[in-house]
Amino acid sequence: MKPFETSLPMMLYRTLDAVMPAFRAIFTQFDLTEQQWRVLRVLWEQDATPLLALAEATLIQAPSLVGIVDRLQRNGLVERRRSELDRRVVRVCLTASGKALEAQVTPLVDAAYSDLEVLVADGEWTALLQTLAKIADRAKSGSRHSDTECGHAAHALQLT
Amino acid sequence: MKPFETSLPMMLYRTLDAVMPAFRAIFTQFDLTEQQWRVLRVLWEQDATPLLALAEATLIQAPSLVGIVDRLQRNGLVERRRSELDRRVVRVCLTASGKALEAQVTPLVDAAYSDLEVLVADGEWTALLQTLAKIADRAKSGSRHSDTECGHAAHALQLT
DNA sequence: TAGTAATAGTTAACATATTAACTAAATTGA
DNA sequence: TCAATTTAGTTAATATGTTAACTATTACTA
Repeated sequence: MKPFETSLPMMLYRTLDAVMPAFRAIFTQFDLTEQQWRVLRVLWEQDATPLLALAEATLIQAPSLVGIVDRLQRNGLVERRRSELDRRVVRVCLTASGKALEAQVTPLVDAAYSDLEVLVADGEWTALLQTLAKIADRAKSGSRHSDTECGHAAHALQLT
Repeated sequence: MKPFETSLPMMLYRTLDAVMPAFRAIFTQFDLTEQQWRVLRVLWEQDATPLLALAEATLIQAPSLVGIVDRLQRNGLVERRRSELDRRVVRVCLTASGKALEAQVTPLVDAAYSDLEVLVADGEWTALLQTLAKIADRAKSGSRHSDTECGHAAHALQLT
């Protein structure tokens, strides 16, 4: 039986538990949840993203995303636009207030993130992100059906 | 504006997304959820744990834990016992079937975890866990009220 | 070109997360 | 010793996670 408290999943959860409250405190000021912010964060970079693409970019599964977009829409931050070319596609688009929010939230979030980066040395920080990327990539391809295109570096990850 | 897809929180979520499905597939075989397993995992090591202590050990907040224990109880895996010494305390105790489950689930989970450990070299694995512990510790003490006992190494973490 | 399979989005059912408020039992201190 | 606090657990309200099923389109193929 392995340790558990120091197992990888528990350490990932523990780190998130320690790190996220600072960000959530910011989101709350703007009446946003963490997931709502993640959606906006992607739209600010790429507006009018189709819902499934948004799900992939935010790491939020489609069924959850539907409700999140519903509430963002209800609060007047985004709107849905059915694509003309492919009528199955729903593009999620920022409203004026959705766009305006970026300038308000981003500075605070960036500052909180800077506070985070200071906690460990640059090299250790980089190593951490690379190891996480490596594990995520390899674990996912390991659990993938064998009929999928194999050969790991699918995303051209530069892992040293 | 920081990268986002490679921000620490997103990388943590991405890693969990990649790693957990293999474990959930095991839990499903025994009609357990991930959180229910976490509770059992702790009880197998320390039976009759008070609910709040269980919350801390599983990283599941008390209000969520109440429902999880409810369902474990409903399925006959645990039972609640009110403490005689302090009648506020509710101890969560394994039933016979709750105890019996350990021998069934543990080997499969351990095997899945071994598959995980193989993904990166030993040294990188250790460094990862240490960095996560360091960030979790420092981020938490950073967000703590200043009236709390300061001075970091509260848990005697051997970092490096 | 009809028939079938694949895709985008949604709904449904259940379990969990998050915050605030609330109850009962212990602890504290004037 | 009793009122004020604190602590353990729970409830309530809302938002999200997870899996399966379902609708509307589009693409594919015999």
